[in-house]
Amino acid sequence: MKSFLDNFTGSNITPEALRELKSKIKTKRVEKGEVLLRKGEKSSSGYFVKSGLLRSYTVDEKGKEHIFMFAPEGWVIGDIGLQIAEKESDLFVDAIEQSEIEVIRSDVFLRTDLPGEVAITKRDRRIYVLQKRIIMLMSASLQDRYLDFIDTYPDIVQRVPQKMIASYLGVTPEALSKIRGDMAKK
Amino acid sequence: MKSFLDNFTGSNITPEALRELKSKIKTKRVEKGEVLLRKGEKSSSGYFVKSGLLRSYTVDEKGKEHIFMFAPEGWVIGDIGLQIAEKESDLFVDAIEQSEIEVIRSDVFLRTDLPGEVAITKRDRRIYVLQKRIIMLMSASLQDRYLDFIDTYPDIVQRVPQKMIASYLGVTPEALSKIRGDMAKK
DNA sequence: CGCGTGATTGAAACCCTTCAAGTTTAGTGG
DNA sequence: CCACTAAACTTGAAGGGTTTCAATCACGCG
Repeated sequence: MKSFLDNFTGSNITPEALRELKSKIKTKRVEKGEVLLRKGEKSSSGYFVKSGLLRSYTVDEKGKEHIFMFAPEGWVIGDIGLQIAEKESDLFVDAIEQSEIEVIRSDVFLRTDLPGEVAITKRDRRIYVLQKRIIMLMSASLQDRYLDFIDTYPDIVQRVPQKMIASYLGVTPEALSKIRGDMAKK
Repeated sequence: MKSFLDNFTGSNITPEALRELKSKIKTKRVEKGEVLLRKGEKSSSGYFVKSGLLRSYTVDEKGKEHIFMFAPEGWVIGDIGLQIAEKESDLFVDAIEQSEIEVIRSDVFLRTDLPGEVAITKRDRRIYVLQKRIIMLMSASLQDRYLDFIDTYPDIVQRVPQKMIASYLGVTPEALSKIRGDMAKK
């Protein structure tokens, strides 16, 4: 059965480094419905799926679930935000089927001993941004998405026409204009 | 003024490697409205923004633009699909403001000489998946998103309840059921 | 000053949600 | 292996948010 460490076979990793990584990975069996990670938690681990099927998802303020991703055999799942920013998790992770997984500590994902570390960190940041964007698109109202955009990219708001912000938020310029009108009244 | 290569200062990159990277990067000045990359093209370069503002976006079948991201000073923009899969670009890239950029060949992003190459490639693939998901969420109909899901993850379709697929697609179980009903009739 | 682009506003249409009821499927215990 | 129950799926009606289309307004630039 596959392991997360199979990713490194064929690469020029040293046997010692591989052994050290191995010591940081623990195999675990999880039952259907078992929750591995909860929103708000800080345990910064990822999960490699050896067999079975996991999912990650958010729960919005109305209690509705929005699935961010499925992870069948061979996939890695978790909340990237935990690894790059030590934030609290935005996501839940649980098992859709009985599964066998490897619990992978964040220092295995992010090895600061590698020359490619900068490139890796940059990509993790981008993944985090994209993850947040998808969650927002699926679970937040237009107004909340707009407020978040203003908060996240205040400089860009000043520099692009409003219709481009609408295009980024996934709505028509008219819809954004109306929301802004509503907001101004209060 | 900043350069893409600033990312490497402080890392343990060799001076020779740095010099080689430098030779592969070209600085360019682009005017407002100038298009750097078109949907369907294959030139696999990325763009580092030294000054100004770029954007990437799709155009759907109705001619409507959907902005995938903005890239102000210090950001990198492009279509990740070009680098990981040699696909045709899904995105356009153009300049919102007059900008100064660095054109970065894909072999600078993806340096196969690094021990971290595997980790980098895995992340690039994930970025590509997330990019595609965002584009789908913003520009495709529910029916098209569903068909794409079936096509991309045929194994998962068999293993999860339909309401979870709905949750992944960003709609209610009822909406997906109705679309399926419509599709079955034809 | 006039023109073009962007922003706003309104009305009608559309897609999806919400809520509710009914049907099918799957799992469990007798 | 059947009976029962819970969960999943379907279907319908009403409501809401967004789109579409059209008209008007505001503003910067030639």
